[in-house]
Amino acid sequence: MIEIPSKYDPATTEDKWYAYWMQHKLFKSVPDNREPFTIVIPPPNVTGVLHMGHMLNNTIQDLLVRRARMQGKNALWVPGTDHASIATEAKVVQKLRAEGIKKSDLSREAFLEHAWEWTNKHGGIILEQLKKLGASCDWDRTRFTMDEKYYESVIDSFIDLFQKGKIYRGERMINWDPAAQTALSDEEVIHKDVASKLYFVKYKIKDSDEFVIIATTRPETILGDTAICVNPKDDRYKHLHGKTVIVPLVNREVPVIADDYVEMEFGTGCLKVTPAHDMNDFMLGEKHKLKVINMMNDNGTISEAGELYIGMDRFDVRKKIVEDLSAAGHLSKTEEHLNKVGFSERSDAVVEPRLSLQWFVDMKDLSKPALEHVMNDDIRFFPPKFKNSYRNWMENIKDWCISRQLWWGHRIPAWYGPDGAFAVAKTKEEAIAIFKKDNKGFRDEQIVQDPDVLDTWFSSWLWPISVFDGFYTKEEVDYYYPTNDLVTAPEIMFFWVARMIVAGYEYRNELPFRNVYYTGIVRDKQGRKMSKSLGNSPDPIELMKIYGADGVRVGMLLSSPAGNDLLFDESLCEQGRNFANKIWNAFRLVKSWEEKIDTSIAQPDSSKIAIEWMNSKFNSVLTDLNDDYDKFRISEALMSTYKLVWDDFCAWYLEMVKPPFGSGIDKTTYEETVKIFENILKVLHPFMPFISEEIWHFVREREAGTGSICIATWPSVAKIDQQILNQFNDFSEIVIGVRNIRKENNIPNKEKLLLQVKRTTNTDTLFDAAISHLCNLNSIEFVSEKPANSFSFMIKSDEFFIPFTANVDVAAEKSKLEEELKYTEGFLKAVEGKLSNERFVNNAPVQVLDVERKKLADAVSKIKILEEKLSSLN
RNA sequence: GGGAGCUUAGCUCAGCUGGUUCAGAGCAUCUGCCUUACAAGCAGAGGGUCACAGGUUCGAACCCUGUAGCUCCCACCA
Repeated sequence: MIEIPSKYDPATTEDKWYAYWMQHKLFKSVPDNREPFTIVIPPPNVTGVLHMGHMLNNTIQDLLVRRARMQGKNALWVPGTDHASIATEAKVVQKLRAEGIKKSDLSREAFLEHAWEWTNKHGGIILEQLKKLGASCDWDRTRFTMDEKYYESVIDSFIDLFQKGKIYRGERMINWDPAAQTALSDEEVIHKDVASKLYFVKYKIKDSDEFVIIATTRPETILGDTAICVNPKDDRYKHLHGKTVIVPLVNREVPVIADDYVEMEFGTGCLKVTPAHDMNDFMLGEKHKLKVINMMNDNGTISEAGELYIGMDRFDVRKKIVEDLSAAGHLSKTEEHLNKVGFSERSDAVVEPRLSLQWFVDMKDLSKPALEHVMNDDIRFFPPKFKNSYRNWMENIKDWCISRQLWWGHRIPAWYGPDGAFAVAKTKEEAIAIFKKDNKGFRDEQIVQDPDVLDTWFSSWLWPISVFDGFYTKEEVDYYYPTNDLVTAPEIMFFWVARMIVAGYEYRNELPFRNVYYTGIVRDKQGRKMSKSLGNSPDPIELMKIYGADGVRVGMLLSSPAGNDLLFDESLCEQGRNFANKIWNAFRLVKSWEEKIDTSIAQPDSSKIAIEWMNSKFNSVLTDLNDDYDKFRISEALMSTYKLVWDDFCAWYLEMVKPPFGSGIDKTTYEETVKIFENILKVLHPFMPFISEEIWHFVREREAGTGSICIATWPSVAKIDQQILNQFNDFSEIVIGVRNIRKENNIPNKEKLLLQVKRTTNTDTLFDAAISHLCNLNSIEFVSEKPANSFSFMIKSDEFFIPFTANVDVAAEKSKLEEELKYTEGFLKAVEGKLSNERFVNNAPVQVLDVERKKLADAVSKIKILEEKLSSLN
């Protein structure tokens, strides 16, 4: 026999099998006549590295696609990466800064060269890491959102939507990130509670000695005030309507307007209006035709229009202006105040609401089918509770600001003439042609392309279509689209999921995926989000080195129901590793029998029944397993599999068929055991691809490539013999009963025992052989009367006895029986009470009544037996 | 401010149609074992006012109402 170590070593197997899978192109998919099963990866940032969230997310995708592959579907998992416009650009800017290069010193072309260099250097690292966890992607199809074809599809969709009137250019209030110096969409703004101050500022009323006091959290915006506003119903200020006030420090004269937008209860009930720097003030400004003073530069410093503090940073000005207001006697008081401040998701800079000329997608009509098909479950969400927030968002959807003042990304295909006119077209030539039609004969050098790029999500919303070149070729996209499952985080439901659904209906008139599985957030043991700055995020690659990829996969999936956060603890991986080792040792045992096959040995009855039972058990678990998969109950599917292997197969089955020390094994039992083991390996494979493949090749010779477990057939549910399953339950209780007697009385396992049985039920006698085998019995004797002086226990109404051995504590035995008697009497009383309740008897269904009556009868007979036993002990 | 969800063993969570299998699982803990696959193991054991208070029902962890605590999402009170 070849020497097999007692500890499973993942390091020696994982790379070997991954290379094997790649070599035999087992993850490759081309359209054929099979049913397709498609998953597109949520593309990680091109320069990202694998973190625990990826580990969880991609393990689930791999699990789903591996099972589908085994089910004979044409399974395809498309990998790829996202250019992540703002995030990547920020990294490149940072890297250049470290080298002493400022972005503003570079030409667009030179900067993009650096960006591509960075992308090529770091891009794809994460894809290599995914291979370590066993991801069964079709790597030949790896896509990048800035691939040539993909780029083109993004541009074409922009042009298409523009031509349909769904994209427009307009001056709107947008969220401005002064650090990255770009516009942001509403979704890219994170609102956080910030302890700040509420400043009460005195504004002098013109031609009067009176002052009006206004509360503000942002005193620096005084520089942009063009009105003050009160509620028309507010008696305190009625006399001010139509008056003029003087803005402190800048001494600008501005009107007092009245609008019921103003809350009378907040602050002083008087609001200063800065239309250029606040969403609501902008709204008020439009309504009341106010002047707009844009007092801030792109980088958050004060502009010329601000008149004072020009060039100073907005936060420095806030401090300074408070001092100056105070010195000038304009500050009445200061209060502590908790308010919500918007931060940029990427740069964490405080976002400035700002009036700006940007490109928008009109979402009103586009969102309609996307809402409808989620609400009616054409697209199913797991867990379904997310439908609520989805609906909430969709019903209140706002137009989507898609232009970004960045260089890294898909450049907006709009061209401007010298007079400000623009044309949307793929190329400059086409733009010139469009201008010409409008009787604008611009020359080539007069026309410039829009310098801005598109929001990253404006490209990734096409992902399920564009990875198949769906904008240009029909064949592939028609076959693979719609995809089946999308596995992603709820955090990007609005950024990405919702918009993919929108794009799906807009461009394919069909859903992009049938099921969306939302994973939770991976947190540490204390429930904190894992982050680089906290240093509480383990490196998945390191974990896999310690526990094996299979171990970490199992660890991640053990406790992660859909939509629930995962409180990660390394002990979960340890459990995964231990499980792998358990499987490994089961394999070692079975393997050791290969050389012990003895054709002269007849198959023992205990093995016969073990095989019958194990097959039924397997099929019963398989039924549950399939159901769990269908409902995306991943951790439950894993737990069923775990118990199938550990409890049913290892603890019971293998013990039942294990030949006595030194004996051989009959051929049938060996062969059946291998078959069962193979089935178990198959259901293990999606969870633990490496160890299952390793053992798969050890238990039987396989053809190279086609013999891989990756493409072995997922077992179909066969016969489940419910009677055997029930009988097994009794059987296992008998075995446990005997073990308990041994243990409690210190009877060594080696000592053979006599088991006497007083039986009223019919049990397959094959199980008796198994009892003998497992309990190390001399024999089983059937008795009609209870023998004296014996240990005993009961299973249902059957009684089991083992004659007293030398040193027996009769008193202890007696008190045990008394305790059981007491319990049973109490139980009887409860059941009697139930059955004597007329209303229960009249209302409860027959089945429930029958059960209660049976309980009653069983309890009565059990009490009788216990009483008899007690008296016999005297 | 609006919406959603959660509260079951020390921890993480199941409990799907109110009733058989309803109080469960895994881990952890405790006890005993280096038994001829596995100490990364084996054999056992303990552990609960199902957040709280009412209600509906013959019957509630489950349905209803209220209370408390926690979480998430959305939203422009300066």
